[in-house]
Amino acid sequence: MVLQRRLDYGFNGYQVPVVPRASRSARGRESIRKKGKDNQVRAFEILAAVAGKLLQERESCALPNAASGADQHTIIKNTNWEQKDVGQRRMRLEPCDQGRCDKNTFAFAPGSQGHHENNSEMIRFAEKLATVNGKNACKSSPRKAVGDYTGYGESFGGKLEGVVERELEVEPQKIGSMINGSVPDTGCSKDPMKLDMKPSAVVSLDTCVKASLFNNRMNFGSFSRRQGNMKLVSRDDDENSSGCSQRDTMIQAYRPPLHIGDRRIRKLLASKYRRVASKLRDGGFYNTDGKRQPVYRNWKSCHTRHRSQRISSFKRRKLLDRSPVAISGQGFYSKGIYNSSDKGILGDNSGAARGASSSVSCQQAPPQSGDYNVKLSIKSFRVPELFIEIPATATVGSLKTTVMEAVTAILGDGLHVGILLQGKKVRDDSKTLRQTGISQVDKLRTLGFTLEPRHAQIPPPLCTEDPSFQLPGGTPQQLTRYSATSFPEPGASIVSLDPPVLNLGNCVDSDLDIVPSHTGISTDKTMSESRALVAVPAMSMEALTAVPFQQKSRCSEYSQRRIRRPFSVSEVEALVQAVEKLGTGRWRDVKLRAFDSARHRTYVDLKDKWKTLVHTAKISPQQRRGEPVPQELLDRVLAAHAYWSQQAVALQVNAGV
DNA sequence: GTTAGGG
DNA sequence: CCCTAAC
Repeated sequence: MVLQRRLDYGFNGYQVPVVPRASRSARGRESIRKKGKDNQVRAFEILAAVAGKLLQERESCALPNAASGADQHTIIKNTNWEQKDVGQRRMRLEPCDQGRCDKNTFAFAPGSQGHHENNSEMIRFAEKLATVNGKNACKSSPRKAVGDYTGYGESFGGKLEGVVERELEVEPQKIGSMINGSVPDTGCSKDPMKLDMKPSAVVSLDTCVKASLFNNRMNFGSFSRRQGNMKLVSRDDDENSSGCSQRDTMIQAYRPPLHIGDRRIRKLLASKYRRVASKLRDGGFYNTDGKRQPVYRNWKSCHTRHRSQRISSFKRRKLLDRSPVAISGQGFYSKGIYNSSDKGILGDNSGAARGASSSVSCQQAPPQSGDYNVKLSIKSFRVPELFIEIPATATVGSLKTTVMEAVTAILGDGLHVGILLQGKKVRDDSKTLRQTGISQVDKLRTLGFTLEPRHAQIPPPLCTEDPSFQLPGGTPQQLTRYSATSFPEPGASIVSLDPPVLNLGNCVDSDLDIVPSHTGISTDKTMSESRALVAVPAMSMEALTAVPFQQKSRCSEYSQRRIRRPFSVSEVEALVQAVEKLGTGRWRDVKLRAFDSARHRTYVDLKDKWKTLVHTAKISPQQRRGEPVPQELLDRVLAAHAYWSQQAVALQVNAGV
């Protein structure tokens, strides 16, 4: 298996359109990129963000009656960082703001107090969070946060702390590995059962960031970890406007040159925006109701042709804000809920995983107990799928780094937790679980959590695309991509999973690009089995290049250039054939005729390709690059070009006469 | 929404 | 492949 690293175009900037066309060449392209942070630093941020968020939630949901809970023992089993709470000491709980508590989504009574022997560790941890995560991770003073959560050792804060602390202590370089699951499972996963009642947040490995809630009352608990399941998937999801597949939430990450690292990723992410903007402009998005949004009209009417880059960005953001799709891109959707008796996470979770970024299992005390506690376990938070392309000669270490880069790119901006119930986003943090229905068993099954960027909270949209691709020969074939239909209906394996919820998971992958997978990149069993794989004739290796995932929600300044997808010989042939018949200048017809099913090929693409083909045909073979096009085809190109050019001239002459 | 063409 | 102008 030799995977070529895709080298995308060199520039990702915007054109500054203020210069008159005549002097277009003078216009510069301004790269939009943020100063890149070191990957390691970002890894910390990610961890801190997750942990901080949980802490924050935890903090804000502390209840006064928490202290009344049964005495709980907090045991944090961790190879590197272990704390055992023998229950000898009990932290004094800080008075809780009842009002605030009631408002908090997570305001379930933690019940008992837990504590950690090593309080200083906790403080340190909290401080780290505050520092590393900066602004939001831990708004309250570190000490306070620690106090709160230590007070409720039972709730997720405790474990979370432990895990995160440990991870933060790890060498930065290791974080990547940890995230991709390569690090020895020394953490909480080692002894999941003991994690019960210990809050934990773990960014784990394989393509998922998992934070699980394990609890007896409402704890963020053990972190389930799946090993060795990193998905290296290729798929095409260029067009998402059509249909919607209920498949796994995944993000494909373009794999940037290692040395470029973070910066590269940011650039890629940046292009995403452009792409989304483009889509908005070109056709609009569908909202969650499947209705097309008249975005373009607004866009056009509001903005004239003179757009500066700044303005463009602003508009894009604005448009994106309206688009569920765009927003969703930012986040990591979690959804997938299923009533689990908690067995094999992987197996049982298959359903949830398919479109959910988080799977939740729930339990509930007997209804009769009016004051029961809600128990739920978030099995995992899925990070959108990553698509990685890396040379077979690359080292394992570089693979880890690559994955890390992808993950950090996704998680880079901090997260916050969103809650979905029956497909709807629960926005009112002030409501109690009971009021929102979260405490009801049946609804619990439709409860989902999402990890999303702090700034975006719009529900993800659904989207997918037609998996089939019409090859030049006219024979419909399926490119290696995930077929929407290849994924079992969510409902099939997920109990009580409401459609709306499912939609969440789709957002991310809806924007993915098609990528021939005949290289067997995918290691994900489920995925590979479910997807239709078709060998694409003459498909160049380049086509396999990593596909930047369309992260629906990305940091504002970023947008993504479309993936470069070299035309295969068969495509060229189809193009030539169509042009021979239809002539140049009728690209829409050419598209309809020969590439109707190739969603990633727009008529503009075809036009461009023809342009390059003509150029290619005119230059010497030595000067040509990329996959060689048969001379015969090039000859036809020249012939057709000459013919139609002549026709055009003739037409003009006739018209003139 | 298409087409043409520079980048 | 992007972007814009011009239709």
